[in-house]
Amino acid sequence: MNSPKLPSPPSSDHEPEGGLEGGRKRATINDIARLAGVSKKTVSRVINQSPFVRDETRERIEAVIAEWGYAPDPQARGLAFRRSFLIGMIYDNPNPQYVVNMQLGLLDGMRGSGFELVVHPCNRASPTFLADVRTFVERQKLYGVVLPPSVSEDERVAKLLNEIGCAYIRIASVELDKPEHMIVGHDRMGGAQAARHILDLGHRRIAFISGPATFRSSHERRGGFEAALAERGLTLQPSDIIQGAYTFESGVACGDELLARTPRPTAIFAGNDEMAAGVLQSARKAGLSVPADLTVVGFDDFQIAQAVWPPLTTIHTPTREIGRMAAEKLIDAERRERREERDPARTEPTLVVRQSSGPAPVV
Amino acid sequence: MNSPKLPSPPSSDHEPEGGLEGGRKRATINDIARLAGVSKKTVSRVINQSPFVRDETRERIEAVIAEWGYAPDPQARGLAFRRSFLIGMIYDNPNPQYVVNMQLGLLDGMRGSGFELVVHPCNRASPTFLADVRTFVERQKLYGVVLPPSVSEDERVAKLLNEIGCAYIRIASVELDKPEHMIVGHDRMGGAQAARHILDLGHRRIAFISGPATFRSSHERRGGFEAALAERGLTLQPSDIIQGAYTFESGVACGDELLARTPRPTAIFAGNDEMAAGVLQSARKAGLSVPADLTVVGFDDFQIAQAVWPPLTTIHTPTREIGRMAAEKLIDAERRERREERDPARTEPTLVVRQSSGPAPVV
DNA sequence: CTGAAAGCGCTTACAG
DNA sequence: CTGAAAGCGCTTACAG
Repeated sequence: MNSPKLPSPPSSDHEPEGGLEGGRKRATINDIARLAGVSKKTVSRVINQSPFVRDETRERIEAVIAEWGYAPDPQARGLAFRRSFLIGMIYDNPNPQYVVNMQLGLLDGMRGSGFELVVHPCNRASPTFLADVRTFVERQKLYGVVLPPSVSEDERVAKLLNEIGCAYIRIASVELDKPEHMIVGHDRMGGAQAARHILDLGHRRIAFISGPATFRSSHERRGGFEAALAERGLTLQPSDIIQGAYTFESGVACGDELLARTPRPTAIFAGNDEMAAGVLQSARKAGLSVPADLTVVGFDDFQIAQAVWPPLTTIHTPTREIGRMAAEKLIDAERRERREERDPARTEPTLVVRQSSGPAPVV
Repeated sequence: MNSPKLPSPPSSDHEPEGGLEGGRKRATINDIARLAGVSKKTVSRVINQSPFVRDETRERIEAVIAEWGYAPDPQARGLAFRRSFLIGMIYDNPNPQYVVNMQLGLLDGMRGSGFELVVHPCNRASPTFLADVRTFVERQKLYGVVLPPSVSEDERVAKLLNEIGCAYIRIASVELDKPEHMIVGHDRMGGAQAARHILDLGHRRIAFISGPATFRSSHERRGGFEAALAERGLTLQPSDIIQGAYTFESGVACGDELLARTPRPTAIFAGNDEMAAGVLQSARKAGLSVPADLTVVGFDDFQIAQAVWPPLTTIHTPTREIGRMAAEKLIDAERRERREERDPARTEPTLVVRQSSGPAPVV
């Protein structure tokens, strides 16, 4: 609401025009036009890949562009287009590994495109959350935004973006929107894979630690898990399901509660690796050996899965790959579709078996 | 070298001018000028906090600005200023937690300033590294850049930035440049703290696992450690120092090597938490109990320090705080100096004692 | 203290 | 297929 402080204009001391050595000014569209003997408008057409340029003319202009290493000024282009060449990543996610992997994936998909990535962490619970998003998108005239969970699951954000006409991609565990706005992670499949693995090991006393209700993935992972259990005739009691917060600490607390019960579960599926690591900690405190006394399975396959002892059996999610696909979808729908035809991209999770899971103890 | 593909112009289908509901166009400087009965130049003076505006005029204009929620278009302003309001973070750092904390800190320091953060991970070993940095900075006309380690330690980058006249802040463990370009982390102090803690526990057979030589922090942490040891009459032999790569896996490998020796070290100081976690893993494989048989001390105090067993005694570094200071220094030198006077910001590391360190075993 | 003119480097209409 | 004019929303010189 209150107007933000504005940046001061750049100070002009210490910086003689053009710097010390790299003083040769960069070419502009006017330079290229003059050099190629055409109007700037025709150069503009070449830049924007307009079909209405004679091949010969195009080639001449492209040669001059290449010779001078000309690249159009994104700021000027943006001003004229009324839209910047900036892509925003708006997120509220507690996991650094997820955030970094997602950023890397988006950058993978943007490489060589001339776009840049502007990061915008936020707090979905803040009373100014929506206003903040709106200000960010409108003021920067973002080309588009990518929304990972749980921001992706906020219908108010999607509605806002539609209203102000900003392109967006939602990354979520399930199809929440029109296909052109979605990259789907299919967390449900991952939950099912975890269930089958645990069942294959002979476990019957099984517990599930859910993520927070505010994340759709919590429900999907649980849903897939329960469904696959049901296929083999096993039903989880309400008491077999307890809720964590996707954090290590909540994993410890949930583990403490579960492992104090009689009878004790012989296998615990945690909604993510952080919580699974917490369960490992809890088992150690209880004097339990993993996997001899207890099987623990996580979800995500982030680094922590390999840093704990024993290394976690977990469900791998291709976060970076998903990011790449999101960026490509946002930037260039046509090219993406062609690519998908010949190289169908996978966003499905896969089971990774390590040492935290083993046969059910013989009673 | 080869010109990048250019973004396509925004497609005009599906998006009727002005969106669905938020269709009222945002006010421009012309609107404000007309409404306030002044020229746009005078509005511009108010925006840029020029002192050459009569108080009465200023107040009238500010009232109109507030009433209309006007905010100048950063793209247009940037085009006229020949400089954007974008701040770049250029980094090549393997630790997601560090990257995310640094980003959060930069954002803390930028909040309400009207600047935005553009992230630019890179590969310092790439043959096109310097050219990439140059292209990024020049094409986006960045207002300034922040360089965390190890990019901050690359003198070629600093030289380049000076040449093209781009403001920059280097974050490093030691003063590498003029004070106005530096935020210093004083890793040396942290190394000394680790040494004193280990000595206080009675250890004499001590080993050090260094980070990669390409990180200045590796040398500083080691230097502080050795100096504090020397103060108490202890000198590390060359064989007591081995080199890792700041990764979990390298920590395991170095731990394996160290723990196979006779006599075995009773305390290991690892250059960061990842490697310390690796040593823990290695100790477990060797059947050693921590801290009864072996003391392990890390550096950084990232989340992994608390997720492993036993939780790591480590040296806490205020990464996010350092990021905040870097952004503030870049954006507004004057305000920063005043703030530092009354609230001297600390960037020094501090010892955090947890359960991976204990008295030297009685022989 | 204030303003009219020109310009930043592009693109959008509009002609031809 | 190509171009001259006007404009995107600001700021920089330059006057007064």
